[in-house]
Amino acid sequence: MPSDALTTAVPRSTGRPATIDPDAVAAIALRLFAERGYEQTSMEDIAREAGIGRKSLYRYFSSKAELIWGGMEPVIEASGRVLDSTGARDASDSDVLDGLREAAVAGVAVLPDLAVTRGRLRLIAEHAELASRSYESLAPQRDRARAYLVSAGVGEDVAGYLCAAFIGATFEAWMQWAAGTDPDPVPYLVEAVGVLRVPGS
Amino acid sequence: MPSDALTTAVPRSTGRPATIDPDAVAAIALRLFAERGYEQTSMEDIAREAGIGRKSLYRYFSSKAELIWGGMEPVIEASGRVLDSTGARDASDSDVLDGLREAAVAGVAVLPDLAVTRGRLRLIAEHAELASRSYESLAPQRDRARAYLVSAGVGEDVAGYLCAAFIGATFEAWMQWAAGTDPDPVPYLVEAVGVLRVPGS
DNA sequence: TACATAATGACACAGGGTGTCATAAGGTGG
DNA sequence: CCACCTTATGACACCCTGTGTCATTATGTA
Repeated sequence: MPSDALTTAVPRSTGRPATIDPDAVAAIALRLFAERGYEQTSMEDIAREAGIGRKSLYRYFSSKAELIWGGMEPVIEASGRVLDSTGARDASDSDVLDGLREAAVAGVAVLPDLAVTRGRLRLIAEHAELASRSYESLAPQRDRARAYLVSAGVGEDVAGYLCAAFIGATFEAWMQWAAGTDPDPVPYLVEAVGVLRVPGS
Repeated sequence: MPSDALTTAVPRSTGRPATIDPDAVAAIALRLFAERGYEQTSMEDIAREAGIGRKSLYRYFSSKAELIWGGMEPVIEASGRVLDSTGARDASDSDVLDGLREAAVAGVAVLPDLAVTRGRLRLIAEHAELASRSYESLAPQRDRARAYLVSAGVGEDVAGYLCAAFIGATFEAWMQWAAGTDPDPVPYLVEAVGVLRVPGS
C-alpha cells in the first residue's frame, strides 16, 4: 500500500483530507494493464481513467511499476516482521532455515485476495522490466533476512549469499505458483527454501 | 561485447564498414560515469564525447545500462558454455553442484582486466537501476543452468528454485568481491555456491 | 467568517528510447 | 576509372517516464 506513508503515518486532523483512494487507482491500473497491455498503457491513460491528474497519480505511486509492486508490500512487510521477531530467539543449529521458511510462508497469510495477487505476479512475470524490480522491491526483506541470519550466528559473507539465494528462490516460487492454478502458494515456498543450506552445519 | 550481433555474426565483405569501436565507446562511457556519476551523464553526453550521434550510440548499445552490463557478457557466456558442455555427462549424485560451481568459476578466466570489471561491478552495486538489471542480463545463464539441472535429473520445479538461488548467490558473490580489494573472485563464488543443496540427495 | 493546511493539477522540463529517412562512405563489378 | 550497391551514420521528430514549480481549491479549525 503506497499510501501508507501519507495516510497512516500522518493521521492529521487538519487540512484538506485526501479524496483519492490509492487502492482504487491501483485496481484501475491493473485492469487497464490487463486490457491493453503494460507498456501500451501510459500513466496519463491511468490518470484519465481514474479521473485525476497525472501528477496526482505520481504523488501516490512513485513509478509505474509501483502500481503493481505496491500490492506486494504487505506480503514483504509481514515476512520481514517475522524475521525481526524470530531473530531474538537464538537458533542454535540449522533450524535457521526454519526461520527463513517461516518468514517466507508468513507473507501468504496477509493476502486478502489470492486471485488478484496471481494476476499481479503474472504481470510481473511477463515483463522483464517488472521482474527486474524484484531486486529493489525485495531489498528491505534482504536486509532483514541478513540481520536475522547474522544474529543467528551465520557469518557475514555467508549470510549475504544465503539471503540472495533465499530471495531469488522464494521469488521464483511465487512466479511458479502464479503461472499455475494451485490455490496455495505455501508448498512452492517451502520447496524453494529447500534448496538452501547453511554451510556450517 | 554488444557488437557481436553486428560484426562477428555477419562478417560481410560488402557495404560500408563500421567506423565506431563499441569497446572504445563503452570505455569512454565508463570514464564519464566515474567522473560525473551515472545518472548525471546523459546518453547525449556520451555520444558527444565519443564523437558520434546519439542514435548511433543506441545502435550499438540498446540501453544506457548496456554500456555497463555489456562488458559482463563474456563472463556470462563462458559460464553458460560450461553448463552446456557439462550437461552431457550424467551427474549421478549431488555433484550436480560441482557443475554449478565449475560454471560460476569459469567466468573468471575470460576476464582480461579484473580492475576494470571491479569498477563496472561497483557501479552496478551503487545503482539499484543497474543491479536490478541483473535479472535480465543473467536470464540466459538462468535458462542454461535450468537445462543443465534438468538434464542432470533434477525435477523441473526444484531446478527453477535452484537456478534462481544460484544466480542470486553468485551475483552477490561478485558484488562482495567488487566491494573489497581481493584480487581473486573465485573463493567468493565457491562460498556462494556452498549455500545451495539439491533436496533429493 | 477568516485562517491555516494540504490536496490538486496545470505547466514546463530533462532525459530515455524509438522510428523514419536522407546522406555519406566504403567496397565490388564492369 | 566509373557506376552501383550495401551499409553505417546522424538529423529530425516523436512518445513516455519522472520531476520540479506554483497557483488554485477544498476542507477543518479558531
